[in-house]
Amino acid sequence: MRATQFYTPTLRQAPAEAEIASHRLLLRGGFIRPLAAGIFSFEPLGLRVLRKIENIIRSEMNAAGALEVLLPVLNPRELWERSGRWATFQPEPFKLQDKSGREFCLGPTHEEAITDLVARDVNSYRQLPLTLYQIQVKFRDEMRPRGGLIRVKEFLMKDAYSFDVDEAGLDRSYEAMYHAYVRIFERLKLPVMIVEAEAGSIGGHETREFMLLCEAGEDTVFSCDNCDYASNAECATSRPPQPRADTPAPGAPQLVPTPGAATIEAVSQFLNVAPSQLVKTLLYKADAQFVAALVRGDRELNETKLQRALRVSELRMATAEEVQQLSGAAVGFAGPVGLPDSVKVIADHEIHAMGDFVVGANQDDAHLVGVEVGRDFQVDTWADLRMVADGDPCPRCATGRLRAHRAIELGHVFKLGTSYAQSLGALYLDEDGNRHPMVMGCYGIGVSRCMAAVVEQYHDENGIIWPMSVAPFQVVILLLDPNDSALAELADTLAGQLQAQGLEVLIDDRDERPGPKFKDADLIGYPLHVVLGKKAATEGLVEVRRRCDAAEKVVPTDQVVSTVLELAEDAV
RNA sequence: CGGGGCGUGGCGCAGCUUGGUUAGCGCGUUUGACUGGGGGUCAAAAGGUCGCCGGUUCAAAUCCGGCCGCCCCGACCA
Repeated sequence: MRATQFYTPTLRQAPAEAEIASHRLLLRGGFIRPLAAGIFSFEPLGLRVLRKIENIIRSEMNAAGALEVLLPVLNPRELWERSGRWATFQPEPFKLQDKSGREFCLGPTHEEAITDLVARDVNSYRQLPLTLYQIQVKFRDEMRPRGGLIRVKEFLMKDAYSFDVDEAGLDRSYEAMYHAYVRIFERLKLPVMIVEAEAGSIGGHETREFMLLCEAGEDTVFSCDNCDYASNAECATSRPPQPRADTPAPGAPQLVPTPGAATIEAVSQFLNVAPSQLVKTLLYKADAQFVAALVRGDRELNETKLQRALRVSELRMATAEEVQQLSGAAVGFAGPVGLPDSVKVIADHEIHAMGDFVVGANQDDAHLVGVEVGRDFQVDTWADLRMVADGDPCPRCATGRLRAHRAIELGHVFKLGTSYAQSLGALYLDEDGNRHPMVMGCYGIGVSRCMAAVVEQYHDENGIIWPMSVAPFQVVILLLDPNDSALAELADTLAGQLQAQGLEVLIDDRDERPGPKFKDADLIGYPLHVVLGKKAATEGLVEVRRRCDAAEKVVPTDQVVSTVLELAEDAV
């Protein structure tokens, strides 16, 4: 391919809107262009990369025995009503009507469509297991798109769904997908961390996320510095401290005035005690009941954990009026001592290790000091309720500490169970003629997001450094003087020889001076650069350079191909 | 949706505080010439309803109000 017949609209300066590296460099390099907030076009270069990523994913899916399908973007409302997600899916899907008023949504995910497809044609255990996948655009009305391709309203996703007769079958399908994912990210050269994750609302279990540690990411993960424990912050746990061995001395808490001090920080300052000596009391409405959730003052409550611990389906914070009613005080002064019996008290394990602490007094502008669990109030349930913090002890090994990292979520594997199969009628008959719902798993990879992730992982101040496996072209031939017809001919010859070796080659034959050609080659990030300049014309010497580490060799023309192959060996 | 920032030729910006000629600069683009190893030089040229609507004023890029768009920070997810 010749640059004069291709299209590489690079930008000398990055558009002001781009902040993170991948966004900036993908724009500058002419890979993507914005159409609106969170909506991007892919230029020829960008599409080539996207297709490379797709094909890696496709080949590993196929190798794992999955079959490719293509489901409609347009999903009828009735289908989503059957799964119960028409009204509840978050963020709310894009919804539209045809001219006769039938309602549709633009598929934000395809459990409904795939389950319906399978339900129509699969009836027997003999047809299972079955894993289907597609690589297709998804639409999500994100509250806020951000970071170029990191979070967008329209994106390319690989989504796979497995159907099995039982849990054991699901385990096998899940394993196959899991290992395919490991290979996919190896081939994409993305060193992912596989972390435990929250299963989500639809009765799933056993879920792992494939995360790239990266400051531009939106997630926080915790990993142990000693063992292999790793978890998304949303469900990370830490080893609870030993409960206190001694029993508190007899006595009673003291009421102290704390006018206007309605936050942990304010109380801590006012009483001159550390936030870790306070206990935060948070009132929630859990289904029909009110609960008081207790965490140490310097900790953050994890609502998902609270919901799980309580085994309720609906959980929300109590309103200011409800707080007033239950505690007899304004928000900020609730405490576990003297709450109505109807309010269940659930406390984080850490409270067990505390003594002589401070809580709200359940009256305006006052707190209790010198409070003791067991003596002054009772806890109904002990549970892990708090967000893990950097430096917490590992829940799995004896000595490790948990470390927080920012990360981009690239893939998610997930055992779904039978909920969709049941609601959408994906049933099969077993050997004995009994009808059962299929047991499902689902497996997603953000394809366009992976493209951004690769750039985040592989770039320098000059531009992108594409791994060989996803580069738009693996080799660029820089024809420094396009008017030198002998060199132009040499470029064609070399390109042909390199292509015969299975490499994709772009000849930069634009009528530009050398400067812009070098700059663009670095910016666009071709892994290997072949430079045809004065030395080639006069001495027959060609420079071959590797983008990732600037390794460089000057060789006679007949050794160019072997040198390129040699340098390619150790390219990213 | 809450908070913050921005909106001026394709890109990056200045001008706005203190209203007043023909709205500037760098880059890019076009044409010609030279040049040809890290964004080159010279010459000529094209390209702008200053985001939109309204208001104040003799006069608005500039002041006021509303709206729209884009980016960043928070609640969701691949």
